[in-house]
Amino acid sequence: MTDAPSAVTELLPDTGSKRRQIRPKAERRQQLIDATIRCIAQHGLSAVTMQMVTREAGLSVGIANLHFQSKDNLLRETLRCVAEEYHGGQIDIMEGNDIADLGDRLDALLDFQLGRGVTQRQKMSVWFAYYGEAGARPVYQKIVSTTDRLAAQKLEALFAKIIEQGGYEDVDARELAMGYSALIDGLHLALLVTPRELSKRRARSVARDFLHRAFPQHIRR
Amino acid sequence: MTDAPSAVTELLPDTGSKRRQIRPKAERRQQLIDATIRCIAQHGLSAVTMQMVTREAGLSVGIANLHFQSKDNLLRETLRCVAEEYHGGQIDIMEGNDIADLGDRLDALLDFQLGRGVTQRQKMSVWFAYYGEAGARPVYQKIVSTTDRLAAQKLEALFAKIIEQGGYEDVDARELAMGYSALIDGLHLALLVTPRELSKRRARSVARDFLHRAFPQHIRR
DNA sequence: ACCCAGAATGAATGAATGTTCATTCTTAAT
DNA sequence: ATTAAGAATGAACATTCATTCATTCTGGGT
Repeated sequence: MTDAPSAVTELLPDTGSKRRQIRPKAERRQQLIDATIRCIAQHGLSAVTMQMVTREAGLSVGIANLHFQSKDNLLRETLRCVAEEYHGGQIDIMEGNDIADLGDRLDALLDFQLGRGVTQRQKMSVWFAYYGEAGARPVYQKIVSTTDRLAAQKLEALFAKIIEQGGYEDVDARELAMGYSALIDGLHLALLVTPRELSKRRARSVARDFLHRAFPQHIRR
Repeated sequence: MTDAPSAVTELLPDTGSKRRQIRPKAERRQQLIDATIRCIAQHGLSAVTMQMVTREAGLSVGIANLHFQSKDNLLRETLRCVAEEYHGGQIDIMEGNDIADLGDRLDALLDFQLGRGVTQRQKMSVWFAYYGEAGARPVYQKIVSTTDRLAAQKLEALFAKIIEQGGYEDVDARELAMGYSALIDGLHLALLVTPRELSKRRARSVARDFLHRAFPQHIRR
């Protein structure tokens, strides 16, 4: 088909391009992780096979074990990737000082947590697929809880500052942070399982309501 | 019924009792479902095998297909069982009129949702194992959302009554009910994945706080 | 133009799993 | 005591899957 050994051969995954491509290790790893995410979202974690993933990535079966040693390892790294993306995004917003006003920063956080990037079915599917197995797999628990703890601390700190600034009484930063985190997780779950009952718009409204009750001066209805 | 010469043979699952027992169909089904729940909690949904389940139940491999036709069907029925237990328990509390005071009834609901029965690791593991697959399996979505919707309606109705009784302003029953449900789900998730960070006691406290903010006259701190 | 380190391939392998069914055993009715 | 209905068993089967590795191919260095 393509006569020259030129660059553009992989725009579409499997359009009969039989030419073998050699790419740096990091790129192949990411390519496989992305394919894994799509497969989990589409077929469920328990139905994912190596053949499925490598076909989705447009590569041969052997390559997954070349870069990840085992299926277990590929799944672990995929979880780590998604977890870091989610928690990293939150932390960037919370500790980044580019937003001075605390209320605005909280708003930005909410937009991220319930915005386009995170609430894609793909991402949420992966997220909860792993939660589902976490009870039986300490490795998953560890990956999630490690990143989770840091984000929780940042959130608590942000809440504490807001409480101080607003002079709010009878509000415990830690407990409120736990509640808010749980609320966001629960909303993600509802968006995934019963999307008919809960639109993204309404999910945002529910979360804002929670924050408004706690910090009426910072978050307006 | 219990007059047989060999009475006690199944107190312990597999203590060398080789005597074959014939039991009614319903009992065997429940026995297999219970074993499935334990297996999912211990090994994760994706690692559950028929051999594992039947061994856990102290029965032979063939029997699962005799009563459930297929593994798929057994897993479906197991989900249905757990879902009905959870939602049924909630609905009993919400529509039962044995608790007159609305605040007390809400309290009872919270106790059930975060109490011993529901927050067993076993039950929560099963719950989220299925959520994890729900994105890819419409059957699971349907089972959960069917029972879920009814409970959501009852909760909304209860909230509406409380709002009316307390004369609370600026509170939307439906939105609040969604928020509360999501909060409870999120707390279950946290109890499952990061039990070190969140005790059951504190989880209850977080949920009470949410209700207290919304209905200060009905739920005291 | 040539070479070769190592990236990529995919047929082959062996282990694991869901399902079947011929056979064995239990029980209730006769 | 006898029998028949059907509950229970588990070895056998066919399939699927993760992993391996001998082989092929690529692209940068010379």
